[in-house]
Amino acid sequence: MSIKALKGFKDILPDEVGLWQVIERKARDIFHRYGFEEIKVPILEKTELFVRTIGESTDIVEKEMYTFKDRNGASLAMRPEGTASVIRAYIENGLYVRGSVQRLYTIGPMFRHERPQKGRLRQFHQMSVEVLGSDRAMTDTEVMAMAWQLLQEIGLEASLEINSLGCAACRPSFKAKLQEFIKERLEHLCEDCQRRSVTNPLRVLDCKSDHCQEQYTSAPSIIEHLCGVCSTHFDEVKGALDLLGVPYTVNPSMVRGLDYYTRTAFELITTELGAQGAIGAGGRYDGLVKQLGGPDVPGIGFAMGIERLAMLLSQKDELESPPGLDLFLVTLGEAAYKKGFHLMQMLRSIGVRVMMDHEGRSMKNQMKQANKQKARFALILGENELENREVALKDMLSGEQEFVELATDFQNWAAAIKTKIK
RNA sequence: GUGAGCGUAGCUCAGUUGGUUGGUAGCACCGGGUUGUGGCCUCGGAGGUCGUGGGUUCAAGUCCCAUCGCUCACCCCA
Repeated sequence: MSIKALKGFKDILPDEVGLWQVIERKARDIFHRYGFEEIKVPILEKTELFVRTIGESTDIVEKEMYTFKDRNGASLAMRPEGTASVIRAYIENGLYVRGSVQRLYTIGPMFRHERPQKGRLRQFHQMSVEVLGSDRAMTDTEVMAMAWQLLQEIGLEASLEINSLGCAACRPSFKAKLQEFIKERLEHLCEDCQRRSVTNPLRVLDCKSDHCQEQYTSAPSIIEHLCGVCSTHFDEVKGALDLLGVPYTVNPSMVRGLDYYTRTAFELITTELGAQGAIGAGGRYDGLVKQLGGPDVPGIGFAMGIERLAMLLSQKDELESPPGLDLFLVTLGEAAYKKGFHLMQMLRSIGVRVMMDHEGRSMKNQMKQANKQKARFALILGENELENREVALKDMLSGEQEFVELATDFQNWAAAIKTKIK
């Protein structure tokens, strides 16, 4: 039995890589327009980093992380998300001295040991975007607007849902009030909600059971329990979204699965991916940097799942196919083959995409290869051409063919051909 | 961790109430039709331990059990 990839680990084959490149190129383009800089951080970190940021009792840390001991006995973890590593790097390298506000993004694989399903893999890829050092409402809005614009520009439809989770001042009292509310009707709730009422009470509000939702119609709303500062902040965020014309809905029952979030939380949701509708999500995390031993700076960020974007984009059939070769070099006979091989190298060194056949196949077969590789032109070099000191240049779209004189200087020859085909 | 569905060629799938040696299958691949010209067409070729193991039967791709794998959903999340 041949060895297969691990469950939930996928090869991204040549045919789909083009789509990924489109997404990543567009993302980088937009992030740079908003003044973000790329940072590359390790995939492996000390387990403790994620325990301290994501939260000890979250599902991610408790049952989904790839955690193991290395040869020295240190507990390591494959990163389940990007924010923790970026903040660690920010603190460790003192990036705050580059300026009080840092705008950073990173793109790469993340790992979570979950049961795979549509839009959910064990190794998946995210673009993770962070602003460190600003607690201004406009920053929140700008970050959301950027995420929104990215989806717009790659042609995807999604809805933006926002909420405020409050801060250290107002969340605990709301949490207590909600827990009291749940306690009163605990026996009417589903098993999941009964469990959540202890582990993560805010979570019950987005239970999918209609029966539970009926119970929650009269539940206290986080938005009505925000402290003055948080409430003002949330109003400013909404006002700025209105100003920019970014459509959104306020969803008071939306919460986040990671413990570090405060105030603004948001999700970009599609209905076209089955159960895994969140293609991007994020929020503010004002205490996190300090908690990790850094300066007391606020932060906000989001992550987008590249597989989910790619899946949505591949459902639309308006994909432009990636460009093929500029030229396919067809040769006949040993002398032409050798000369062609040399010419091919010259062409490549001046930037022409060119291939030839090394398997000694027939001319017909070589032409087929040219076609399959989507070559714009075929350059035919056979015994006749060698004798007449010329090459045949065939336009693969029109089928027209012309002869180009074969110069003795290969470099000039290659340059002449390049001007003919570009 | 829980539940459901599905495993026949590289991919997509036929395969009848169990009945000879598994399909004129489509796409892809290789070769010919063109002694030096692609796409379209046409002819041919190659490609399978029917996921694996057991069982029932005169006979199993087909029925039963187990196991592995995949998929979707719950949970959770990007």
